[in-house]
Amino acid sequence: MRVTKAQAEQNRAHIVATASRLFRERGYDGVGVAELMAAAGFTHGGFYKHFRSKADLMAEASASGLSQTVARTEGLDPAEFVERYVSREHRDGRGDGCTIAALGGDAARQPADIKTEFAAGIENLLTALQSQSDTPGDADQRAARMMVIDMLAHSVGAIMLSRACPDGAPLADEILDVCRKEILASLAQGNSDQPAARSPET
Amino acid sequence: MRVTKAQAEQNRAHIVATASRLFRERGYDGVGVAELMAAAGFTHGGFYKHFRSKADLMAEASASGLSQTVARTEGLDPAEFVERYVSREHRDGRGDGCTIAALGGDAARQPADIKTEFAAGIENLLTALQSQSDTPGDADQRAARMMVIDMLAHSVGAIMLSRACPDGAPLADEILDVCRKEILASLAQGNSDQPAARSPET
DNA sequence: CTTTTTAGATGACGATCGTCATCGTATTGC
DNA sequence: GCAATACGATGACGATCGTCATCTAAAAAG
Repeated sequence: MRVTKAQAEQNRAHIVATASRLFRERGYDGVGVAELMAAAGFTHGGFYKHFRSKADLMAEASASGLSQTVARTEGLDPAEFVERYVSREHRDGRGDGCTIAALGGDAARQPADIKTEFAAGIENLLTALQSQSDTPGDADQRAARMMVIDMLAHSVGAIMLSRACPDGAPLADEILDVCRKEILASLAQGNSDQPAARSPET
Repeated sequence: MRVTKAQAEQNRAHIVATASRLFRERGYDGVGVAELMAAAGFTHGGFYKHFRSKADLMAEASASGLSQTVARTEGLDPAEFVERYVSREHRDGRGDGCTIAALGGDAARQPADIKTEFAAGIENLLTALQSQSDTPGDADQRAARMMVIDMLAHSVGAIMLSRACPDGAPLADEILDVCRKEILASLAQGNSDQPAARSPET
């Protein structure tokens, strides 16, 4: 039963979106093609009319998820980003959360095309964050990039560490609370123009 | 062909060590029982004489890898730890590196017993790091714990982010270099007794 | 020494995996 | 309106998955 060209394109997008969520929840190896298509409301047959292989979909779903994270970050200053990122809500919502935090560990074991998507996604996220960092100068541009790189790694590490703990474990929440506080503190310190900073102890 | 009781115990330990390495390199789902036993020098048959299931071995291999990381960390002060942890050698040596960085993302999707092993491993690592942090007092004990939690999450995030980039990508090295410098700087700052710290710009 | 036990090898099981062949049907291009 | 096209459904393929049954021979128990 053939469908409209627009409908087919919409179905394809829906498959990618479903895959992006399922992969984040269960990992690339944790969900098969048949189950994935069923979750999107189809049978497994039509899969290869849309994608050349599962690896192809993995790359596309990763790119889609990374773009989503970048889009949601645009307009947020670093402190706002940290407040939302290093939170219990984000930790407990893998499927709807950051693709880097959910699949970064898996991406390291995947072929080059997927890692390339991740590097591009990270770069885009850095740009989005840096653009909301109030730094006009030229040497400040490099300092701002270093700051957002450091902050992103810090935030990603906090989420991954917290997620590796059993549900409800005190350590899981402790990691999140300690890291959020420290990251925000280092942001407040780094915001001043000179390294000799006053830290007004919010 | 039966073997000595001591030999069997040694074989079992060898299987666990092999599994710990292979899981770190390819993930829990990336290596099957048969391939794992072959890598250890056996056939798949004897597996269930040693372990009740693959999930059981996953938990045991995780605990083994985590203990190894803790053992290698004991005696290192936080700065020494960071120098070794946030390095290209560590990033490129998954199979021999930290289990938290290699499997932390996968552990989040595993049953509770594995996550419990990870939480215990993290706690032991925190204790080892905190014991080498020169802080005698009582309030300082809590501050030192917060410091090592933050430092560990920061370091883990740096490695995972760098590993998600393609081999040889400039961004991969940049992340490592920026984060190592920043983590060491925040250690130097946090070492002073009062939050109003002088930062001597090493 | 005899009997019992068990580590490990061999082989097979049902299930699931990614992928492909075939077909029907509804939408395109003419 | 007719012919060509292609989305999606159905079904099956070989391979691999975790697990178990059976067999063996040598170590442990008596």
